Amino acid sequence: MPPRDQERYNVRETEAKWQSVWEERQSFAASENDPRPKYYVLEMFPYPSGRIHMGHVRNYTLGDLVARYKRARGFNVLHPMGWDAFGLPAENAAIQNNVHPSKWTRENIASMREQLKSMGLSYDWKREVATCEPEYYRHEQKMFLDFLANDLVYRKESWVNWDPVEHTVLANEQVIDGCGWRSGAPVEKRLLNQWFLKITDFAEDLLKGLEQLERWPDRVRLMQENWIGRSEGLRLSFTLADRADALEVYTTRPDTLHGAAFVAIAANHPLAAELARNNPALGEFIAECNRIGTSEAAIETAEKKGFATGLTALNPVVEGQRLPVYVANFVLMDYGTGAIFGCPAHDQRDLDFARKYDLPVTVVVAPKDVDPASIVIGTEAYAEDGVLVNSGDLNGLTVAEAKARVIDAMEARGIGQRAVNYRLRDWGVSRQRYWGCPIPIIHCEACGVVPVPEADLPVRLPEDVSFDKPGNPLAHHPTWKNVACPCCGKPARRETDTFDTFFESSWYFARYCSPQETSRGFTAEAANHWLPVDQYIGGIEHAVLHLLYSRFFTRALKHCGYLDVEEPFAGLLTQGMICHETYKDVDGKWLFPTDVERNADGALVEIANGRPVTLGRSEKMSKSKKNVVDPAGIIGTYGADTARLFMLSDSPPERDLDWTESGIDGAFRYVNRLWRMVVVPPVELPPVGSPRPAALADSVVKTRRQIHKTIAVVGEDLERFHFNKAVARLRELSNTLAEIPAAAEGAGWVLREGLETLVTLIGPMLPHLGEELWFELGHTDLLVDAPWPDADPALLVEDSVTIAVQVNGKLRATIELPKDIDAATAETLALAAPAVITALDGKTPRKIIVVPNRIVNVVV
RNA sequence: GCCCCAGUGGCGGAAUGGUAGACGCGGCAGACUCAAAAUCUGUUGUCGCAAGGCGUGCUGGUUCGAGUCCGGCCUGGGGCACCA
Repeated sequence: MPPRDQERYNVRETEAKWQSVWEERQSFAASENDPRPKYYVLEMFPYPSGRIHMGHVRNYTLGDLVARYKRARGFNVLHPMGWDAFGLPAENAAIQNNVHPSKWTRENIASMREQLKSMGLSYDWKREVATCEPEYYRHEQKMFLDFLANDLVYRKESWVNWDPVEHTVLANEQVIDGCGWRSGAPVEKRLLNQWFLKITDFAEDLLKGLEQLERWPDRVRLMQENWIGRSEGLRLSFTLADRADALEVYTTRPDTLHGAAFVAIAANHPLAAELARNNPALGEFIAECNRIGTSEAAIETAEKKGFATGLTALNPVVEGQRLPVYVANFVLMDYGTGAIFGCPAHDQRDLDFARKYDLPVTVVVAPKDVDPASIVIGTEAYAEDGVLVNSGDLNGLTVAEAKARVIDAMEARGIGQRAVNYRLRDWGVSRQRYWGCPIPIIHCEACGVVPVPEADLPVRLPEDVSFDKPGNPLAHHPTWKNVACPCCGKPARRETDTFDTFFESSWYFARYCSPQETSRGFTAEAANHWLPVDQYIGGIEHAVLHLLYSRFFTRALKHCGYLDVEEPFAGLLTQGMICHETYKDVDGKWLFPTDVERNADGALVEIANGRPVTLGRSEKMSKSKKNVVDPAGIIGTYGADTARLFMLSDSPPERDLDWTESGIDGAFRYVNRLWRMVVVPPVELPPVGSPRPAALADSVVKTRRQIHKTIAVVGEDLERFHFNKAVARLRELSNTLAEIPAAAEGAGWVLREGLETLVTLIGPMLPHLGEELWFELGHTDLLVDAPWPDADPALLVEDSVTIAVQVNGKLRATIELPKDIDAATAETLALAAPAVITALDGKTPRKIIVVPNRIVNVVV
């Protein structure tokens, strides 16, 4: 055996050793029957793509730090992990590599589980779930049937977003810039029969709930608020000339009714369809409107177009005024009533339309104290606030007053009513895919839509499917889809669509609460005990999608009696992305970081052939740009603790993090430095639990102050997720401990106190090293079971302070004074400082500001 | 177009309106070594030999004092977008 000071920290052995100790002792198993206060920490569960990436490492490092810290602080912590296992990549693998999605997924889960275990994360693995298992998805089939029974689900034929690459429907939330969120292909419109969840029933509640989510980032709350898109206005019936029926429009600007120039309806409006029956030209126009895609480019270039129906509507506030009724391509059927009135002077779209069709432009709102006659509308509408003009008895009112007046008047006349509208649409959950949860419905010629009886759940996915045809293998399956109707027994067919995979992730946090098999996926007692999740951690990309669906789903479950919680996540931390420099070869092709090196001249070249490499800016790690670093390699070389330290130390968690070679080297150096400091301490340590020596030198008392201050400050930093600052404080403490004056009285005892503190505080960040050093320090229990240290309040109080002395706001000197010295003395001593005398240059101070224990500012 | 966020050394980043740049990375110099790696010591915003001056995107203001607060602008990032 080499002497200790020549040994090196054996990362691999040490990390594996403590991982198996924790597992043997079931250190992280959680139980509801525990008197300590509960704390539920959750990281967004991964899609089992096959290997973990750096984003996972960051996410789970953050979660593990919080979980271990709260555990040390005396909480009963629930910290589970599982797999968001349904999804398209499994089907793509099936098509490309002829491997069954279930096999592919389960193998990926197995290898990713091993990778996660190598990180030493404090999960209660007994609660692990995989959403592709019937034991999981059977419960959401039941939930769906309960939603159906509770009127939270409906089926309708509707225009949907169709992804031509993935051959499936996308929810509105999954369409980004008119393209599929995964495939990137321009989305087409198709008319399909789809299942919808009534998320809009909860629009107001979901909006109100945001106010209570104080531990969510404002940014995310704002994004959800915008997505829900509440507006207040008026639903108003226009009488149609020469017809018995009326046309209902929605407006947020009832104040501008006197300036109305036209009425327009959507191409898919029932009235348009009716008129088109006798008007082929209108039919052609409607078809043209439906052809236009929803992509950003299509919308931007699309001109405002209308088709005059020949009908006219009567303006309810202007006697005898008839407004032409158009079918217009910019009116949306699924917002408001699918019909509008246009006031060109005060709405840009209406103005564009009016100019094109030569309709009158009447100003009815003018800036205060401006002569309305002087306002000329050119190509820009006046959408600002102001007072009403040219509007009869509304003249002189503010916009807000006029809105209220018109709404009241229309309500009194019985032709309108105050109305709230939301941009939010119902959640279409049908997907034409195989690898998802089957929708438990049977279609019968005679009985119609029949729910699968509960006794027949789960509806299992058939294993024998083929992927040789495009589209949904379930729809091509010869036998699975054919069943007897549960009502009449006649031949019927199964629903072959599966749920959107966001269905699974909308309730998994509740499933973790009851690992044992239950009839409903979890018991109300367990869910009510653990939920809401106290701290949820994941990527900002789910700000709307997953986080909004889960909030809705939890409310829907509550409505159906599953639990008593409304908000699933009380605290949310959205982590930033991991970025890396990008490299291109001479042909402009992307290169992996592992293919690039610096040559002797410091120039970037390809390792294989020495050709020059172009350095691009640092961007989010992505396979397409090849700027990825495999965590497995990093953990294998440096160990999990080093990877974790790097994730925590350089940037605040919500900000993007630049992965650098030197950063990981720096973390590795610190891990080894800590190890050496404990194994070969600069001063000999007394045994564990030695009493404090009667006398301590002043120099080490100062060290003790820093030790206890570090306890206090690191605790605060961790509570606020200022992890990078916590790391900095710990490094400062290790710097001080490394320089402890060896000869000082009590140095050994204070060094032990310092090292034990350091190891305890760093344990949640570097759990393996922490455990190893705890053992090296002579402890026989485990660090994971050690409590968080308490700072001695007496040592937090400084007896002297450094005071900055300014002359006219500029720093001239610092003086060391006893704490809480009186202002007059501080002033006198400040004025006596040589640098202050020089700066004053004989002038008499006009004013002296003394901020106790901080600053003296002399003004001349 | 609308809404939101952010601009601090060579770099990541610190700073309840009170000493700008903690901590780390990188750089430079040195020790140890035949040499290198590792490790350790010193140094490192900028101009200046120094005293000292200048410095938190730009610009104006509030204040004894502004990176921090207020107004206007510039740049970058994000969200929403024919939503009546």
